[in-house]
Amino acid sequence: MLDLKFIRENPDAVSASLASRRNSTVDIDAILGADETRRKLQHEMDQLRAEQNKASQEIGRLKKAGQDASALLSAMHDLAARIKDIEERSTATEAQLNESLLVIPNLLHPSVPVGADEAANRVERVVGQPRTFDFEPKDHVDLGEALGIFDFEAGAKLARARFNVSKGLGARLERALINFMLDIHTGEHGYTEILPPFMVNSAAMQGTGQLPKFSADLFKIAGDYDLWLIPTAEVPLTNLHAGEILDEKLLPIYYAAHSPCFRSEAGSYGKDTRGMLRQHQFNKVELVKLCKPETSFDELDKLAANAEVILQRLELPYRVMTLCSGDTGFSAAKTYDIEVWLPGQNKYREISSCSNCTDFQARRANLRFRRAGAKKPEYVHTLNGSGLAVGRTVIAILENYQQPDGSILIPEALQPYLGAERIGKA
RNA sequence: GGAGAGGUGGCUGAGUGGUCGAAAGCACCGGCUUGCUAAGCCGGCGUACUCGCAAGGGUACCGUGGGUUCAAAUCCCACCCUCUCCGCCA
Repeated sequence: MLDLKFIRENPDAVSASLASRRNSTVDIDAILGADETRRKLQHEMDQLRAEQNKASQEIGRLKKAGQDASALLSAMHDLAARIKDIEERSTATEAQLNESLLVIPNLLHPSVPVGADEAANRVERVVGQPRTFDFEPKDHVDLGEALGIFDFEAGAKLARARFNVSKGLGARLERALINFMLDIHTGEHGYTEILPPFMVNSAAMQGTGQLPKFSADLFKIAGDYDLWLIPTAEVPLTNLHAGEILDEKLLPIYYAAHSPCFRSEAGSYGKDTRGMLRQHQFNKVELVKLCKPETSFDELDKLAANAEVILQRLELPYRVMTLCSGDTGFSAAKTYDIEVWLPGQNKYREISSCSNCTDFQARRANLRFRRAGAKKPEYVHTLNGSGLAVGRTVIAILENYQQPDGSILIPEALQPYLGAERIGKA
């Protein structure tokens, strides 16, 4: 959520930033109009209430003294009706204003390239060399099915399309990667491991920005519950301190969690239908930071670097992109996508997305801190990034480490976790 | 699932219709005092919106949302949450 005061004072800058995003149709003037109406009503109501409070005290005094208060009482009866009327209008205007504010995306950072779609994303760095094959490399589906470690048909039978069953070393590979990633982030990068709920309520979803605008992307729990399956552990992690005023000394806070992620993938019918690149359920290790505003962009660089370490240890080639204005997500001011090389597709594909959401989520989640000696609390800045998407890491390992006989060599750093040097016949 | 208790400021906890944004204690901050540490005394100490150059003022908030009333932390209704006991269960 944007700061209404900031919109009021910088309407042009806000409009310009929003216009450079994809599909942004925000009527700033309507919002400012509603804001003015609300403030006028609010002010009027405050004054009438002041009058009412004064009179009510007088009534109390008269009654206590055994005197007649009926004249004042009937006057107050009318005043109460007027207040109620204004209150209803004020509440309605405020609700409408809030509704509008909740669907406005974050302001973009000046370093974000302006552009309509991913073609305008900026390459920050390319790390590692894609391997050259002296045979035709297969994709992870052919490799995995031949090895007997994936069963997409079973996934479809048990649930529906976009679900997979991993078996044997395939299942163990996911578990190994989760432990590998968490060990590095907690042991070397200073993150505190969290095991969060995999379902959250609407307030949490609103805090990080999934609701109210993107409910179609989520799975809602049926029945008399206000619960949704998390699309990422970012939601529980970022909301962990919602509503609190944190002591400055606690910042920055680094959290890491593994969770399954559930996404309806509405609107991506026909896209990435093959294999497990785009599933309704996938594992991810997520990194979240809460920090002071002045450090958040440094923290973003460090966050991306933390995610990159995983790819480096696994010796997988990748590149880092800064998403352009049209490609940057709703809550983010700036996003780096880390893309791993996939020989099966002959392309770089996203394996991590690291964003600085500045105070956007903090305002929604009412997530603040107080500086030593300061009177007013301030909103923290929140960041999140995948460290990494586990399913896609499995794909990358299979495709990059495949051998002519269809077996998969396991990156050295991961071997102790998997308890094997190779998947498939040696 | 059955029975009961309860949700008040950072914490403990008083307050059952009017002068309560809320006693008291603890914690915290400032000052004074005391030859150290400790203790004592005085003062301060929630959040948001709003008016004002400021000093300062106004309004709202006692789990959430409604209702009754001139007036609600206090009465009524619904919901959420926590705790205890019984049952069931990984």
